[in-house]
Amino acid sequence: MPDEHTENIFEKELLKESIFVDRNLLSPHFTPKELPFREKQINEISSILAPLVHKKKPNNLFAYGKPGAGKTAVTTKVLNQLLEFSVSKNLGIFGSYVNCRTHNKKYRVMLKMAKDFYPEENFLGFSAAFIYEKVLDFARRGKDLVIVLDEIDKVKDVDDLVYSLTRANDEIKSGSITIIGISNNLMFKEQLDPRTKSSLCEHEMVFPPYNANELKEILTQRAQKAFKQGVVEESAISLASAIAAQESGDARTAVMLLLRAGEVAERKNSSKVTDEEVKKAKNKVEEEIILSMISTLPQQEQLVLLAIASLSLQNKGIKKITGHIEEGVLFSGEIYEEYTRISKAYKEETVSARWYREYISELEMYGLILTTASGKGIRGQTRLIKLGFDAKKIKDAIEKEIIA
DNA sequence: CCTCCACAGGAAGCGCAGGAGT
DNA sequence: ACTCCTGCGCTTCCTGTGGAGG
Repeated sequence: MPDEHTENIFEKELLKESIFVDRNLLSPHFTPKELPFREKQINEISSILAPLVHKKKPNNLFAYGKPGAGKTAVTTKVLNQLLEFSVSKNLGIFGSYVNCRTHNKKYRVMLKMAKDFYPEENFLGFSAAFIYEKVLDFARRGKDLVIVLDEIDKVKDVDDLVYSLTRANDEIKSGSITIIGISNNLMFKEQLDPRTKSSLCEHEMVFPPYNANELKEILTQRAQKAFKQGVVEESAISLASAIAAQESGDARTAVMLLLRAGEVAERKNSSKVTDEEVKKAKNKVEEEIILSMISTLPQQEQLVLLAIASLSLQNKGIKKITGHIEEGVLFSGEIYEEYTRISKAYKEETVSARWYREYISELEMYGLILTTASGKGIRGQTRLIKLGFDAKKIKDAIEKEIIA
């Protein structure tokens, strides 16, 4: 027997050859230098911001498009180039990138801006008005500020925020503040106050989703750098881009698919990423999405979903409808009963049947369940409800979520 | 045919948290 | 600090609907 106890069990891990060169290139947070098929958008944003070079105030910009269409990547790239240029020519242009998912109130946005413009100072606990003045002061010294508000639809008091920022331009003489708003939500613009809308949307831009060919090109470029040579089969890339294009044209999930496929291959010590790994990865990614959807659901809706899942697992879904047998179909009423039973078991409150129906509609909108109106074979009028995904996975996920 | 069933989904209103106004 | 107001989540009540069953 070799002297096993002198060899650390992690030694093997080091020796194991990875199929990755740099997996960080596939991380969702990584922004590539090259942004293929977005030249038009890059040019458009830079020409909007161009007046700054001549000390003129540019139009505000509102950019929208589905997730993973390159909105953030393009804007930050242009902004960074602008800031670099400003430093080299001493133009006094400053930028602040604010992700409104985390900075979801006017105060927080202002705080983030203040921190960016005064990196040395700490503003924690100062009043909103003070911070606002501080930011304005910065601009008063003849500085031109560009504020990128990513996921701007997440800000609770957008109207107020945009109004304050645009009005600042009237108060200050030499400097300026330009807003770039980014949103996934196509309807967002319509819920704005008309004045906010007109000032924010001085210029509008749409980011179209990528098609399968474009995604293929993007994935090929990334795979070349992230994986070792010859690891990823071309057909695997084609498949991944086809899947992503069909679902949303989202570059981020396409890249995620590739990363997961690589991880699948690595785990089973395969040196190749083929169609098979991509298919497995697709399942994994789907699971992750389900899981994250479930975790954001209100607790009562989780309980309703749990009721549906556990009834499905008990094979209560097998129904005889006008002779033939239907599988996995549940009646609205029996689910409500099961839901109240489960809720009591967990010592939770239960909502009324009416509100439960609202939950059902919501779960359907999320695609977690499928419903059809009852027809012949069933007395009365009810909804036939089916689970959209694997019952056991959903049940496990929710039970974990509720205990936590 | 009428009645009952088993729901769907609209309307009104209630209690509460949190923001605006003073 | 205080009221006032408003939006939200929800309940209660109600009317509507389409097939089953007598």
